Amino acid sequence: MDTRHNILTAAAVLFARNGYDKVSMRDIAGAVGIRAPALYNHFPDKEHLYLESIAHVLQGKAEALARAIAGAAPAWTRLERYVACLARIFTEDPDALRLIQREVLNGDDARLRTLTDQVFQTPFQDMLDLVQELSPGRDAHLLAISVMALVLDHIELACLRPLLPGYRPEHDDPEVLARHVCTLLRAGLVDAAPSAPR
Amino acid sequence: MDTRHNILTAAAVLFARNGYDKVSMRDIAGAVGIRAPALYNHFPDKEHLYLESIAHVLQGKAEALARAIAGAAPAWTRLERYVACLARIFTEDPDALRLIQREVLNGDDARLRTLTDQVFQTPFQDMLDLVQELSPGRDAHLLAISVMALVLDHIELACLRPLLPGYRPEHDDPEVLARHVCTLLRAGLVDAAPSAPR
DNA sequence: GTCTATAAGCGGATAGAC
DNA sequence: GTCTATCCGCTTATAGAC
Repeated sequence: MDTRHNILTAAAVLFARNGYDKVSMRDIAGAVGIRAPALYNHFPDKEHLYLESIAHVLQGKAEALARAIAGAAPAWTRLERYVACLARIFTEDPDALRLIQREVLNGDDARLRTLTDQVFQTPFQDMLDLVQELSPGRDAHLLAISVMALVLDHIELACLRPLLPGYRPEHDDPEVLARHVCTLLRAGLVDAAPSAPR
Repeated sequence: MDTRHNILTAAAVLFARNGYDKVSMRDIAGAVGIRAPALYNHFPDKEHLYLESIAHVLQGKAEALARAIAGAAPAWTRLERYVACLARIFTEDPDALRLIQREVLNGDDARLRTLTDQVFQTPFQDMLDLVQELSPGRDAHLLAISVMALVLDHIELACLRPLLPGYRPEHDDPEVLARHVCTLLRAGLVDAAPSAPR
């Protein structure tokens, strides 16, 4: 019965899958069962509706990550929990990841800064602290980006991977992904050393 | 003097930075110094122009990667060359990467398959063979995706990284990125082992 | 091959009745 | 709050002169 809430969730799905320009106010209204002008009773214009729908979807994702990394467990355990949580969140809600991708591609400086401050800042800082603890001598920024990239890029390529050689359906399982990423982070490409590196 | 070539390169830049819908035929024509209807002397419609501009930009990128990985050098050396080449190509031409990102986000199944067959297939297969040689017991598909992700996601986030803690300008240097990725692939997060994992 | 003029349609947004 | 009716600008694409 909360029309405003219905609009935001319906709009987020449409924007995530089709992009801002390919979704008309008529499309959004149709998905909620009303007419386009009624949308203007809830939002001043299309851009405000779009920005609020992003915030609506990303709400709570950052908190879930913060919980995963918190606590007094050893750093490696917290990293494993973080990676598993990240993989699970965006595998279960790929539209959220698509919205972020579109925003990174299209957002101007101001919007990227807002998104960073409201969503990315805290989880990234947590990851930064974690890798600094695990690997004090290395560049923490590069490492934190790499951890995010390993998890998120894999999910972002969900449409493409089935077309590439070696694909198997279990690659889409977030737990399989998380284990793979943690193994790679633990020991690199060659874990044991059957063919000695160098 | 080759109008068709000028159109394709100008259109690719516009499409990469603004997206398909935000670029009008007038915009493209304006960038080349002609009027919109003149475009239809060279391309049947906007979509054909778009698809040809992508192909025009991605032309040659796959070959460069193939050259980097070829030869009789040790597998690790070839991997290092591949990573360095990948980082260099897309740091120097970020518009090409943006076009790929947009295509992955928006492309339907048919277009993704075409793009895969014409551009991604060979470089990915090369990488697949390489990691299979380096790490026979592991899942080659997951590993190949991870290598790509480590390089490409870092470059894709060029707009966002300066807003995140720990950023330094040298992170945008493709050689710095390549060294970082290779170090990570060689030994994982913790190279020596000051705090024993587990 | 490029131009001007124009067709035909869709987009966001508003006015005003209910 | 939602509706119908409508405005107006911009878009792709075509027609036909040069």
